[in-house]
Amino acid sequence: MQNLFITSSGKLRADWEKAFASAQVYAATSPEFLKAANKAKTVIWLHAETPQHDVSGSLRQILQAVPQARVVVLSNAPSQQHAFEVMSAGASGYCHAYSAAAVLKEVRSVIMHGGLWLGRELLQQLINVSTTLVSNQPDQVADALDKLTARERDVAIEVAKGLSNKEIARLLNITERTVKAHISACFERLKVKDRLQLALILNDKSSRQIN
Amino acid sequence: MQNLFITSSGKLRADWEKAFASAQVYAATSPEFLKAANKAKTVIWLHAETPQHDVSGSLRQILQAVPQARVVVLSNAPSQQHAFEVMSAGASGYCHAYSAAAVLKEVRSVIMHGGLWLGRELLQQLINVSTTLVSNQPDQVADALDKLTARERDVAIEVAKGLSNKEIARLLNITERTVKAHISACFERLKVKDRLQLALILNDKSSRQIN
DNA sequence: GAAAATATTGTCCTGAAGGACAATATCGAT
DNA sequence: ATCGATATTGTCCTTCAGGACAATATTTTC
Repeated sequence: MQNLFITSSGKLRADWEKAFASAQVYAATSPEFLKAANKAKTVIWLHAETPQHDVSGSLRQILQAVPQARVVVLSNAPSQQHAFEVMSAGASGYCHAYSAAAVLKEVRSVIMHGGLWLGRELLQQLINVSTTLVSNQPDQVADALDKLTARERDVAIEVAKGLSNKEIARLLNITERTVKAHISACFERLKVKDRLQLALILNDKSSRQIN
Repeated sequence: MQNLFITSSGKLRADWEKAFASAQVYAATSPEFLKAANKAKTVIWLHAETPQHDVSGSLRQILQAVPQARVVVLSNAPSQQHAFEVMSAGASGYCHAYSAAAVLKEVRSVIMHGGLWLGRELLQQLINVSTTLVSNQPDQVADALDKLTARERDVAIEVAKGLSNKEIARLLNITERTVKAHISACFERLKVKDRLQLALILNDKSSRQIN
């Protein structure tokens, strides 16, 4: 097992050489680096020094040249978005660049066993957004729709798309008056006071805040 | 450090006793169990035997009695939804009930260091859904908001929450007429024709379809 | 400093939304 | 066969939303 590091930071180089006996530190993805990386059980630690630094690009380049390598991205300023970006680009892990050696060893252990690594905070955030988005939320929408009759549902769905009563009437081949009747029924059943709120609950909304 | 297991499965009991020297296996969350759990550095392995089994309930019960404990849920049939559910309920980890002892030890190591554990597949799925939902989508919303002036943004955000002009006026301490002016400006800038469509684009909509 | 963009408010008008009364037809359950 | 839920449509009325004209003050940009 070998650990290859990519950074231009002197401090990190020192930390890593202390933490990993087998550490080899490179300044960039040079041909020599790729040659060294082309072995089994290689973990590549890629330091994202600045937000401008195109880590995903380097990552893809590395994975193309050395597909079997596991790459962990180390960020000076970890963020959820950045984490998703690099994990989508094929990283096996994402953590803070100044993580303790013990943490890095744990990361290495996990990914050498085929796992993926995200820190606790990121994972927690991920779970928070996903629970509402994937599990709870569609249920809420489904629950709302279940409270409606078939026809009310037809109308409500068009309301949720932003159509006017007239447009819905045309679409469903009924009178505008009938559309109004169904919509009013939806208001009562779902305890909302206007079509905008109806549209919002049928489009989810509740969980994610705008600001 | 101690490991407490909860299951009624004889096979798992045997596996665990072999994997962890310190393993204590209980059949359910009895008072004796809670007493045993009330120590520092306790990892509780909670077996979700059947889908009907209310793991989240047991989990909450345990965490209420022993808040400092770390609980890992072991599922016979892991699913993304179930994982989210138990992690939201406060679990520190979620993995397959028949995971190899080496995996369980890794899980234990990770969570004893303050981490959370999800298996590779689940994490990968999580990242897949979240990349689109969290990274791409808010960009569209951010793009829309960036097209507006500061004040228009203030107003638009309230529109997106479903407030009426009158309510927004009160909230922002301006006239209803001024609210209308800003909203009309938003319509032009974002090329929408009414407040409902404005609300929809600011609440995402595009990705998730209703039907 | 002049010009452009932004923030605020005004009145008048039109059209859409939604509530308040309705009535009638259909269909499934008791 | 009757009752309740659903689907459809009608008129009248009030309120709200949004456009068409505005004007004025402040702030930003060139």
